[in-house]
Amino acid sequence: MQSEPKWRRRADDRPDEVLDAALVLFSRNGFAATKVEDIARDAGISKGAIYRYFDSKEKIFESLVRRAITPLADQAVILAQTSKDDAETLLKTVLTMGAHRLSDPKFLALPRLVLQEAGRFPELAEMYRREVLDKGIAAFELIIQRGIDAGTFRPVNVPLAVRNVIGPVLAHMLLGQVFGIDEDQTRSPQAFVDSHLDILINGLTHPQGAH
Amino acid sequence: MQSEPKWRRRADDRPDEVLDAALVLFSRNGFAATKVEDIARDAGISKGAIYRYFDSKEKIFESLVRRAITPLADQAVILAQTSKDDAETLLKTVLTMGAHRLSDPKFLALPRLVLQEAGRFPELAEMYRREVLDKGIAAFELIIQRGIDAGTFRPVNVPLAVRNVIGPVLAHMLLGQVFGIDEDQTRSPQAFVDSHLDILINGLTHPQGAH
Amino acid sequence: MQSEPKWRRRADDRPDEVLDAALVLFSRNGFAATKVEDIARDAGISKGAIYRYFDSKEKIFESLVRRAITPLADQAVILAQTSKDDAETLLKTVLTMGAHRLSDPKFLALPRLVLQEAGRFPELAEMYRREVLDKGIAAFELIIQRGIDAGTFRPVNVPLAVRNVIGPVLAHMLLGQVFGIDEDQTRSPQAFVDSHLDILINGLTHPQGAH
Amino acid sequence: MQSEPKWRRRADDRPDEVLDAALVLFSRNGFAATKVEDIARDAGISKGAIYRYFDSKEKIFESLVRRAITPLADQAVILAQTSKDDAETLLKTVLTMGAHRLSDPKFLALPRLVLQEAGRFPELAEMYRREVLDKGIAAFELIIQRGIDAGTFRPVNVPLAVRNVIGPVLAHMLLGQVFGIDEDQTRSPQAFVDSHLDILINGLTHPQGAH
DNA sequence: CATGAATGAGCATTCATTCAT
DNA sequence: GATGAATGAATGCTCATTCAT
Repeated sequence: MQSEPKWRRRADDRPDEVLDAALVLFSRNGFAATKVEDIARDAGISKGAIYRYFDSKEKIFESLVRRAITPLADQAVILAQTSKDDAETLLKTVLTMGAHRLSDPKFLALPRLVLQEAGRFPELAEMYRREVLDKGIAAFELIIQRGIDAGTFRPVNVPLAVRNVIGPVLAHMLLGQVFGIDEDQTRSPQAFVDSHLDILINGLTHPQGAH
Repeated sequence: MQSEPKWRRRADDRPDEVLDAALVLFSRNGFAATKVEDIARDAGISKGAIYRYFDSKEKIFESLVRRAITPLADQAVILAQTSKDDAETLLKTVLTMGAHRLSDPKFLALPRLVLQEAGRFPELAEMYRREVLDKGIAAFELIIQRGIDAGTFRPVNVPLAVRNVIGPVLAHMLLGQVFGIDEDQTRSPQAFVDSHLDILINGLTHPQGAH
Repeated sequence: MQSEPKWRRRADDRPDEVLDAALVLFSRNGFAATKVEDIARDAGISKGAIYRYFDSKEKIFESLVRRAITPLADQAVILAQTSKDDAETLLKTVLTMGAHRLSDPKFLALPRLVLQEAGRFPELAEMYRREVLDKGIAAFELIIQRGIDAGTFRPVNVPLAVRNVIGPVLAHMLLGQVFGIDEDQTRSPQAFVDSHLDILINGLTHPQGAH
Repeated sequence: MQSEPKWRRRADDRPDEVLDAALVLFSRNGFAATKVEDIARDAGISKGAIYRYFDSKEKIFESLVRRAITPLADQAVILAQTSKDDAETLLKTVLTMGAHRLSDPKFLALPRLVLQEAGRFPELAEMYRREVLDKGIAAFELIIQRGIDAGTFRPVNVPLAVRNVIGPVLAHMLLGQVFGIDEDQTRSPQAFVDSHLDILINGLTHPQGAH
């Protein structure tokens, strides 16, 4: 009659499992309303074990943000690689990729969390802005500028135009994932991306010359 | 002979000062991290007095959301009233108004708060969606549809096009007020609204016929 | 059927009651092994109420030491007043007073506690040394020096002689109150003081000239 | 066929390194504030290994006291051996030896520790008193009694006179090692012992016959 | 009615002890 | 045997809520 061992040593993947559990709970309930014990339970370990890997609940949050930032350096690389394409194609590529990613709740969770807790963790919000938003915005500005330089795009105010590029994606995800509006659309974002790009590129109105 | 009071003052229509203080603190620190005592202090009354008007901290939050909903029903009315204008003008009017309002942090605070605490108060988020978002979205859909019917707008997918209308405003406010990006722009939103409308109406590219 | 009130407002004397309870528990069990909840129970209030009066357990300890220090400024005054007497009489007066005081476990408790926790609270030990020990030692040095100057005492090393004055008292109290040796003697210290003074003044041996 | 081990290694005579480390930490920080993990680190073994030698943290403390008691039985023996000397010489020998020992912080540590934790471990304090203090006191009483019998010492109250013998040593060590008063004196105790013996033997005052 | 002292359930964190490796 | 990851009871402290004043 073999009794189950009470626990198993798994030092290496523990921290990531803790962060995964924490991300879900933090973004569902907020930082303050999430109990360390719940994170532990969801991560499959005991309350005390959490503190082998993280000094405090705040450090868990911090690690969460740091973990999310690191791989995003890739974004810039991808952009650089695809830079041979014209601006319109680039925009399509990047937005499609972005929308698909964000349609995965796991990917959207962290930005939402940072947004939620920005007031309580200003340094982390600042770090996120610096490492993620600024870089992302710069990339979009580059694309738009390139389109203008190539004569494809009109000479719009580039920083403000960025809002027209990312804003609709943001709105789509927020409406879908937070408020459950047109939730089915959110899960397969192709139709949205197509619509967004069409309006963004061509505008709502008929071209003047088409009359 | 003491007669029973016929009605009790409803919490909702009592001390707006409490709700004002709560809104500031909740949206800065989150619901859980805000102490009733702090709300009381900021509202200029004692901790105990809070409980004369609100049964619990949660009820304060609830009242906050309810208070915000009522006046917003007006939006739809205003829109209906101004419906003599053509779609493009309407859009301009509404977006200008909306952007100016949202550039006041006090107006943005509640939507942000609802967003923050949506996970913890699903019924309130649901109510907010129903009473505010759905109505707002419906209004925008109406405008866009009217533009299409009038032949001014191309026959876009109306619900998805709404994202292109409100998304940039959302992005502009979020970047400015949460992350401090181009904060000065956020405070005088006219340039942004002009840029947004231009791109939204005309698209990023030169009209085909302009060649 | 009058039900007992759950609690009673007594803001003013609470802090002292907490300190009294804490002193007993700290000196019996040590600082670390004493639970705030136990202090609260012994003080007749709830755990949470402690924190209305003291910011932390450490602050309770600190207040305890401070409270003990303040009234000891009297010592110096008393000494100054009685300074008309000759050294031997002064010594008798002071030692009798001191021994009687220290024979009350309540008075001995704090010095014992400071001694116990000196390692963990070096600043407090330092403060106690500065405010209590240094002053006490200085007073005894003054008395001895006066005796020497008057020709009554032999020209001994004054700082070292202080050990002979206070050491026996210390030993007597420690043996009695901590280890329970000759406990009955400890409670009525007159016999000890007489013996101590006799040996201190006259020495163990017969005077040389008495042969 | 596994034979039962005839005996288990008794915790007491096992790893002195653990006890050495524990003594340092216990007497610096107190029993409760000392972590088993720290003892292990200072002893150069792992946390788990501690429990091979000691059943619990309390047992470590107990072993510490027991270890200190055994060799001290010698004291009495040494005294018996040197008993040919007269009382004054004996006193000088013993006090010099004692003061030199106690001036080593390692020797003073255990008595201080027992003093500190007497409240929490009454049986151990009692044991220490019985095995160490009572024997030491008895030895001093014997010496004093011998001096009286020989006519060298005056017929003082012997048990109380013991306080005059050991108290100054106690005070000297406490002031020096706990409160850092005249710390340099503490490290080379000869001057103190000379002073102490002089005052103890001859008293503070001039002999009557010297007039 | 208003106040704020008092309550006590609740939560983050620690650490003696156990036990898989 | 030795190690140190894992456990979970214990404890300091907080704060929503109550209620004597």
